[in-house]
Amino acid sequence: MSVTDFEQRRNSILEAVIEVYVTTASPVGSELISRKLRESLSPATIRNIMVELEEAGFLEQPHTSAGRVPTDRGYRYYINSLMEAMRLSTDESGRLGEAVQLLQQLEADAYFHRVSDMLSEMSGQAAFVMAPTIKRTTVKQIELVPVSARKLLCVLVGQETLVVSHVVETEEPLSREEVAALAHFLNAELVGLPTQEWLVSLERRLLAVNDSLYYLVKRSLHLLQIVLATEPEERLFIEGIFNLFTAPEARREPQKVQQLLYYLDSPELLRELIREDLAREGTHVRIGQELGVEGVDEWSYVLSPFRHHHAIVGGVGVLGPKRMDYRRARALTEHVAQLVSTTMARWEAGA
Amino acid sequence: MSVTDFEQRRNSILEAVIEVYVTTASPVGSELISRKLRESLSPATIRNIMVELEEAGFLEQPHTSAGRVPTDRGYRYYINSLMEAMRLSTDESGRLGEAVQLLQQLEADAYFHRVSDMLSEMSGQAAFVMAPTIKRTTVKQIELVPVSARKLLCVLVGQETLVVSHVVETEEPLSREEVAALAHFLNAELVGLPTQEWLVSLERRLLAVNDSLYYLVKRSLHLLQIVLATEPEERLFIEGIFNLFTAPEARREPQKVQQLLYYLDSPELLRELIREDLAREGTHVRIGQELGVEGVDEWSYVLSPFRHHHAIVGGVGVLGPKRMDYRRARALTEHVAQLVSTTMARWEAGA
DNA sequence: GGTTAGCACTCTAGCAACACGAGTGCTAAT
DNA sequence: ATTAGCACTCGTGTTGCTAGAGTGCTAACC
Repeated sequence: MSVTDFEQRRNSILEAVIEVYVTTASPVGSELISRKLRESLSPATIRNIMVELEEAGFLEQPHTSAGRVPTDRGYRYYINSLMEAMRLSTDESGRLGEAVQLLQQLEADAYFHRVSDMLSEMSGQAAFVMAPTIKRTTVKQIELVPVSARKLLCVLVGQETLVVSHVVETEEPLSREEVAALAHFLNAELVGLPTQEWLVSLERRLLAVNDSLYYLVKRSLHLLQIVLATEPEERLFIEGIFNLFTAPEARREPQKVQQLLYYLDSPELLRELIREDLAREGTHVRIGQELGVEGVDEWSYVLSPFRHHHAIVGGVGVLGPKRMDYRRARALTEHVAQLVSTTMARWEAGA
Repeated sequence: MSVTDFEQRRNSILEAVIEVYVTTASPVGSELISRKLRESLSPATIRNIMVELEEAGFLEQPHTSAGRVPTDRGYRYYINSLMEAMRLSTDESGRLGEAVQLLQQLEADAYFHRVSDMLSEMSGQAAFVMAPTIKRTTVKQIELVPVSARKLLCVLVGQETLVVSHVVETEEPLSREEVAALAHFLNAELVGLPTQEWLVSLERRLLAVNDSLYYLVKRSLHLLQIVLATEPEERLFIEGIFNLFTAPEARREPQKVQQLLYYLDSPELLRELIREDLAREGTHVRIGQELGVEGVDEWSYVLSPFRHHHAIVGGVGVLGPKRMDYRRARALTEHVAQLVSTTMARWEAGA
């Protein structure tokens, strides 16, 4: 028997262990695997291979007389090398498509919220959507509305039905004409430029400007600094937290859920991880400790990016117990991400 | 011994039982109460009175040889009749005041969110804020911005830094002049009128209008119907859910937490209760089954309304186990509600 | 008559002892 | 290389027991 045959056998047994464990949530014994592989190998042989897998760090035993459970490393190997893509049933993908079709009439925030809801429901896990804000897209129009002597409502109309408005107190009172001039300047100068570059561009401008424009640039800077400061880079919609309780491990160890919820209570850390993942192409999976928080090691997420103009602008994810159906989760997030990408394009075309 | 003396003694024992139970979370025996009342009555006497309290439905025994636990009815009587007002320490109320002072520079949504956060932290429970939207206040200004041939950005500038914007597709393309005329009409007609009455008022107008205005009114109706339809009556910010896990009863019976979270996952029911409570003056307490959901009977909330122009426009609340420190919770919600009321006034003055 | 000491009673929490069963690792036979 | 057989390990669930907390009742007390 060649080396690759060995490899292959080890792999298929690891795969079988994971797949059984995912559905049963209790340690998997050699006999179960033997039966699952249609008796092609006896339990004793399976046990020998399991020892190898344990030595390689892919499996572990909760205690001597228990079956085996995948380690984080086992899941990782399974996901990277063994797991095949799964197609959603035409029924499911049809329903998803129709649902998203309906949702895209909503405003951006409500849309992302509901998409998150939907993903949570379809996966039976918690779900999240990392949605772009005005800071990640370009602005189509800037409007200034005086609301009192020294207060301006600054409205940024973005792509994709995104609208951001903010009341800003100006440094000095501005006349109607001054406001109009300022609005004109902002539109001429900044529309089309990525929001990220606005401040840098204006600051550069400030150095090389003649007197007549100086105040315009100065005021623009002041205004936009305030507007952009309060606007986050992206919005995170987490839904279906309740589903985290339904897993058997949650019932066995409620503190684990508690720790996760504590973690989610201030979602900055999670945000940071997602941001990091979205910097690179493709679907990402974080397993157990890879979530990077002491004590939160029983959970995983699967995250797929969605795009606008081929650039990644956000992502959708499923968050559940480490012991989750990664195949299905990946199929779902990728499909939903695809649908969201389509929505982004349609929003732009429609607006 | 007079009847009222009896009454008084029963009351003070019920009060003692509740206060001890709130801190210890385990059934309270007669000896403990006797000691708490400084030995003025022996355990045996306390027991006799406890039997009366049990017959009256204020206390119950988990089992024969356990101490007593307050019933919902017991809590209700305690809250309505026995509980004295509590003042926050000057230290605490000072910190609260300063914190709110800082927060009121934020936009309305962020402000309410953070107030909810703060209340959760101070109470050690979950907290919520029911915040008014544009539908509950009056609008100071209406602005229309064309974003494409048939799309209008409709911006409603409300009191209290509330701004709502919505992109609406018009029934037919409108010229710049038509948009300007529409905006002028809307401002003249609706500013100052409670948002609630807008549609009714316009519909009445539509019947009795001459030809030149007909289309203006028609368009206004169409526009505002869409804008107001998507805007909820109020927003509910729930924070500090994590705290619901820290109570000992949560550890003993995790399903109880689960059921509550399931309930909160779709907060429509909770919203409805709060709405109902806010229709009447004063601080409201909902105890156990009074939350109105089968299976969710171990939790309570304390809710205090805040006002603008003397009208109740929202409320702040603390949500925790039935066995919570109602005195402190009430002191907190009332104080915070007061601070929020002040913020509302200041927002109006400042804008 | 209200109050209280004394006491028998009840029930739970916690612990030890035990049997059971699942699953293992090893050995020897194939 | 594979596998049947078997002794071994260890967690789970059951039973039986004890200690302790708190009760209700009765009879004595003020």
